[in-house]
Amino acid sequence: MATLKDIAMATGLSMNTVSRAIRGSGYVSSRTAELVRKTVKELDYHPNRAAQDLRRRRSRQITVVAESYDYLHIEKLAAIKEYAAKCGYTMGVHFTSEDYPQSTFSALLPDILEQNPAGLILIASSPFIIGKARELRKKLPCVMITFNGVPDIDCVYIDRTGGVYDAVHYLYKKGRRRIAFCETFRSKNRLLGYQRAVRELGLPELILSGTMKSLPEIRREGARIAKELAAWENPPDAVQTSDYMASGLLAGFAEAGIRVPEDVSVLGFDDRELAGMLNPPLTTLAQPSAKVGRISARMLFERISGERKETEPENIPVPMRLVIRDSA
Amino acid sequence: MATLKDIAMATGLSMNTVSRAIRGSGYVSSRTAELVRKTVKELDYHPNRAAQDLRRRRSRQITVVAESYDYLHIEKLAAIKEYAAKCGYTMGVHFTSEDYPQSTFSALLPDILEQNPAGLILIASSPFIIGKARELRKKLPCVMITFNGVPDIDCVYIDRTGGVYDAVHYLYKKGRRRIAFCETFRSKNRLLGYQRAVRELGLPELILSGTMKSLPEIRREGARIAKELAAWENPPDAVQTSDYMASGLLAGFAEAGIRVPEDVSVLGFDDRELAGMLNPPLTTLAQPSAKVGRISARMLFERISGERKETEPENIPVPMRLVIRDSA
DNA sequence: CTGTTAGCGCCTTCAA
DNA sequence: TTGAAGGCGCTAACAG
Repeated sequence: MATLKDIAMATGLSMNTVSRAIRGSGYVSSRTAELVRKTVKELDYHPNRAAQDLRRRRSRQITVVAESYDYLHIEKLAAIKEYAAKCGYTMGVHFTSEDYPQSTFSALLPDILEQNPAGLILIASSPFIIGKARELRKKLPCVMITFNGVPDIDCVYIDRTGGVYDAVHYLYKKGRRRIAFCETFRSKNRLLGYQRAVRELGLPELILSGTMKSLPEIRREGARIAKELAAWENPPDAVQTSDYMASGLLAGFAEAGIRVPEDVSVLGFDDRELAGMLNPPLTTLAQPSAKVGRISARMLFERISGERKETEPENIPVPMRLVIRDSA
Repeated sequence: MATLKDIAMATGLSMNTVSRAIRGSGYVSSRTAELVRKTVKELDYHPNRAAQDLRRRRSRQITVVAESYDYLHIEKLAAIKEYAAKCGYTMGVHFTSEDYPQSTFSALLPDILEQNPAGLILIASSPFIIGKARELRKKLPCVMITFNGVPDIDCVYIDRTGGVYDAVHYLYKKGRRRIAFCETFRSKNRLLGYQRAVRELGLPELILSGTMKSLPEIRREGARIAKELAAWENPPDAVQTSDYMASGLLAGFAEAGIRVPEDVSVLGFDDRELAGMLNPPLTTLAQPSAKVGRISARMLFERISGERKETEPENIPVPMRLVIRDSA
């Protein structure tokens, strides 16, 4: 690989001048600049980042840690990476297991620190990782993407409560009066939104529960619940729940001969890939993944650039979007 | 951040001795080693990778470029990252657009080169990127994850042809004799497997086509095809196609009152998240994403370590796995 | 506008 | 088993 020195030799200039020319940091005659540009191309020169980072005493890489392998994370990653690239930074990625946050995250930590990244984005909600973030942010800029706001940490989170609140209102406007909520894994925030809405609207609170984690289990449970509902004397005319659970409900309702959305509306949560492919295509609350990624990156770079060096931690909720298809 | 020098000062040893102690590269008394270990902990020392890389003249980072934002890529990424970590390497990620491989990849290239990664894994099948890989591999170890083998490049690809060939045989064993194949976006390899199998088995060749790209379009087309099939005088008793298209078929068959799998089997391709959540849950050919990731990483590190420095490029097909659920 | 000097933090000689 | 010296490729500070 060609180095600055090679360019200097080839052009007869000093390394410093070449360096300035390449970085465009002023004080170079246009003739020199042109000469350097030409030689760089000829020798296929690329600056050595390790040397730059060593000298400048900061790395131009940010690190993202994603908890679990949730498919939706890839959209966040892509958005973060895009923002980082615009700022001249690269992105390193690490994965932790959702089931063992503590051990997997701890194992990663030395690696992350060695990289000496300019900043960290942590996609996680385990108390352990939040605790670690609290320590880490003293050493380097740190932003989290979480389930809820965390007062003393910069974080971005999806306004799940508000999303479900809005969804219930949507169902109400569509004439639904017996709106049920089916709990699933990690649905606490959503439940809050549901409860607030039905109380305000004076509707009955109908809560079903099913908090299993594996996909086949969720689907089976959903089908079971649907059939149970069908047997109620006064069944709900709408159900709000996760996309996964909704796929089970749809299957169960189909089997029980109950029509969706005519007899009962089903309104999902997440807008995973499957939502639009179910039968009928699912109306659902979409996670604004790309937006969350972009916002978290923006926050991080504000910290990195020192623009918001010593200000208080900020918590940014991102609203959800209702994607209307056929099920509600 | 503490540096080697700090540890040297604190212990009264020379930087060199400290360095050797930390790297465990022999020639240190156990007393010294212990002392260094203790001080490292006290000062929370972490080696500076930029300095190490600069000195050692190689980076310990590999770069992965993923074409498009296919959700299944995240499993490959995680597998690659895990393998890399085991080798003491970190992983950087870039994304290209499937629709504009040329411009997006070209834009990335300088960034990638500046990083001076130890190796490159390219998830892509566009001729442009394959061409670029051909040049790049002269400069640094380079492995591709592709749709087909490429003679002069190290690559790993999923044996789609063999997968579909096996699937047709599975359907045959289940007593199906009129097995249709529904073409979709990029299904050429699969078609080959289908044709080979039906010819060998002496079955009629029933090919339907639908090569749209957007999910809603695919689903609609699938539903349309299903209803069209229902009207055939002598309809197929099985269909092999992508998971996405299958979701449409399932919806269409349901509407037409045709039972799956009793009247017609549906056998998917990919085992995307949605497959198990459809109604009925889809029997499908699973992409061995994690395995593909692991194998590509292994190949890359064999090249990086020089273990297989000058040997011929290798092409590794990875077999698919039939996931049997309810639709076939 | 250009060149010289002095490191960034670490590792690889080589000598003790 | 330890230490001293030199330099990886680059850039900041300072002279010209």
